[in-house]
Amino acid sequence: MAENHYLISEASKKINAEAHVLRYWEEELGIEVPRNEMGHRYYTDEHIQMFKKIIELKAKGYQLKAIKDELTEDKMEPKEAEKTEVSVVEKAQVSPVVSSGDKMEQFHTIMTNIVSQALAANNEKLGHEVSGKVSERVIKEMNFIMRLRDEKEEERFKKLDETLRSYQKNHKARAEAAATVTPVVKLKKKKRRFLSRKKS
DNA sequence: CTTGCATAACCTAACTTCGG
DNA sequence: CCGAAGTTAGGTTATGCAAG
Repeated sequence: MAENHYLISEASKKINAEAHVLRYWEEELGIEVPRNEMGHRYYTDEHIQMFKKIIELKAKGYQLKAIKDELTEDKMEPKEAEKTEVSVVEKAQVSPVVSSGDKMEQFHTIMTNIVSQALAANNEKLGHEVSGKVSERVIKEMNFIMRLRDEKEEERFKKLDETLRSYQKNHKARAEAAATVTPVVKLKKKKRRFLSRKKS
């Protein structure tokens, strides 16, 4: 199965969000988006999944900062997910509204403790939920494996790019004997834009 | 084959809106 | 008033197509 690469327009359609929003999230959430030779962003299926998660969290009322924290934790080693159930629950308690402030942090800690105790007391009741968490972990493991595969894939693309570029260089050498043409073309383009702006 | 033109898609940076 | 979350503006680049 070949890894899919999506341009920003395709990705935005896939997740039903505007392209500028994706760029905004990229900037705000510190998402690393690789670029192609043209400098255009390209997204993988992993990015799509991440964006879907972001949308989901936003729908729950999370602020971008909280979402960022959540994503950062997800990026940790998969083994990290093998902590106790309580820690998994704690993860889910990232405040949807508040992202800073000592008092709120204290409140958050207290609330986390209360919830943890309640969970311990009602462990049996939560059996089905726990299984949900487990499957969540499986997904995280899958994501990690996918990411490793992506990286390999990306490396392959880079090598391919290099090969293409050196090939093009060799062939351009000749073509660029007449290369003085290129700046001329650019000047012509500029002139065209100038004229079209003048018209409007 | 080359040129000219229109259009689509992309980019960054500045700006606006809105809730607390 | 301020920060978060978007939106808009202005410019560049790629691509497709018709005409010379």
